[in-house]
Amino acid sequence: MNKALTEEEAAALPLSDRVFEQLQTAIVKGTIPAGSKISEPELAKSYGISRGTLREALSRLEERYLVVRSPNLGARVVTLSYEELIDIYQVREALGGMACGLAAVNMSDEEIADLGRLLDDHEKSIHEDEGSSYYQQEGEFDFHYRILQGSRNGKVISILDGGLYQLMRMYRYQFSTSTPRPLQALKEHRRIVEALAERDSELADLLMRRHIRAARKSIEERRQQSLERKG
Amino acid sequence: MNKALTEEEAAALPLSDRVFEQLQTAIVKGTIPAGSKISEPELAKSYGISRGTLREALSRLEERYLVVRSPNLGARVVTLSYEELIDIYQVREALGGMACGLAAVNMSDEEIADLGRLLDDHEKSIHEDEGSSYYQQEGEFDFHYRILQGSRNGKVISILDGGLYQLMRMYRYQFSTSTPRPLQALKEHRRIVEALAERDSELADLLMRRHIRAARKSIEERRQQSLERKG
DNA sequence: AAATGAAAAAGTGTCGACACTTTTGTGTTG
DNA sequence: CAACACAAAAGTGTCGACACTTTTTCATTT
Repeated sequence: MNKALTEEEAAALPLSDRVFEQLQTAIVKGTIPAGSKISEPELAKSYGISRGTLREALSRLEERYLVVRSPNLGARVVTLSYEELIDIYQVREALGGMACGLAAVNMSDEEIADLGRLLDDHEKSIHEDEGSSYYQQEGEFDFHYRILQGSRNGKVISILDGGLYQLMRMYRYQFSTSTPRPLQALKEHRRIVEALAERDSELADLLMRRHIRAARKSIEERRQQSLERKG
Repeated sequence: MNKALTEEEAAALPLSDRVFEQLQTAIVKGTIPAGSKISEPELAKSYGISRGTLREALSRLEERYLVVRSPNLGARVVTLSYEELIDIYQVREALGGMACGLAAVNMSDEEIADLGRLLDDHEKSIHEDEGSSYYQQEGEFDFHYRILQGSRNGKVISILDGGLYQLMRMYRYQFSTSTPRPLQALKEHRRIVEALAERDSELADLLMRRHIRAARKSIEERRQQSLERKG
């Protein structure tokens, strides 16, 4: 979740930056569907800007892995295949573990206590939903986002928060996936926070990696089941 | 090292793509020095293109972490601080280990044997240099590049090859760093290749992470020494 | 000499037009 | 009816001009 800008800050941004954010959101939420061809004249008209400005935004989206451009053929919103999603989970596992290990060293006591309180809130909302799902989108990212910031490593923050999280959100919107094992996931989160509080960097790393791998396995199993249902 | 294009392929690319590559190279090699202000009119003139085209390239370079842009103030080439370099090495350690673990599964026998031959070549070149340095720039990346490709994970390839490697090369050009422990590094490489050949994913992951961490420690030590020399 | 304010110059962001490429539609032929 | 060729339409890449913002220069005041 990128840092939310105030309305003032947003208004001071160049048009191309604003359109970049709007496009990113529209792509992630599927308003501009995955795989669709982007028509510059049409899109520029609907945003009320010139094509040159739009192209700047598209250039940046290309580097964020959200669009693919081919010379003379224009831009297309990426389709995130299952294989690519697995690739991303593998990256996320490696970086998430590392970030968590660093957070065990770098997060303040107050930040870690706050994280525990966040999990209390999450537990409440699970019970209100009668245990059928864990988080709202932002909720889940909130836990991971907090730890990511706690790593104090600007580069891993840029990579995850600047690109990969958007791709994963896009997949979520596309396939309406939510966490299927809420109480187990919450328990794993709590153990991660314990490791952070104990400043056990290696254990925090391991637990986070295991947690993300479990999410990946769950996706793999669900895909296997749906293949069998079709075969 | 990005895949080299043939001259035909390069000529078929849009101007903005070509300028993007040229700019990236100029920034990495320090032709456009780190920290310097980019003058769009001047640069566009020297490349013989319009400012609009240049801005598209700059938009992409912004997302590659090579320039920083501020509204109404223009773009500036990043300065890579020591702290940021350490951040990058931490990311590289996590991703490099993971890529190597995947390569142990996914690389063909032929690819792995080829990698061993590559190390033979590297050993020869060390002896020709009388043990004073390990590789040419591309040489070092060649080993890591090979393993990265062998991971078959498109996302980690994009992240490392598309961005972080350029930043690290930039730092190398800036500070003329080369590997200070060539024979030890070569030995570590050989052990990594052994783990690949044995298809031992976990060991390959561990050895690669250790190898990259050793490089980071070496940098940290050298910085410590130079601080003491100054203090 | 230093500080201040205004004007000029330079730079940034955006626009719409033009040249080139690709796609679509139409007419002709087999 | 299908295949092919050509023209028209639409889209892509790039350009230079204009509006706005920042920096530099110059003149005036303290």
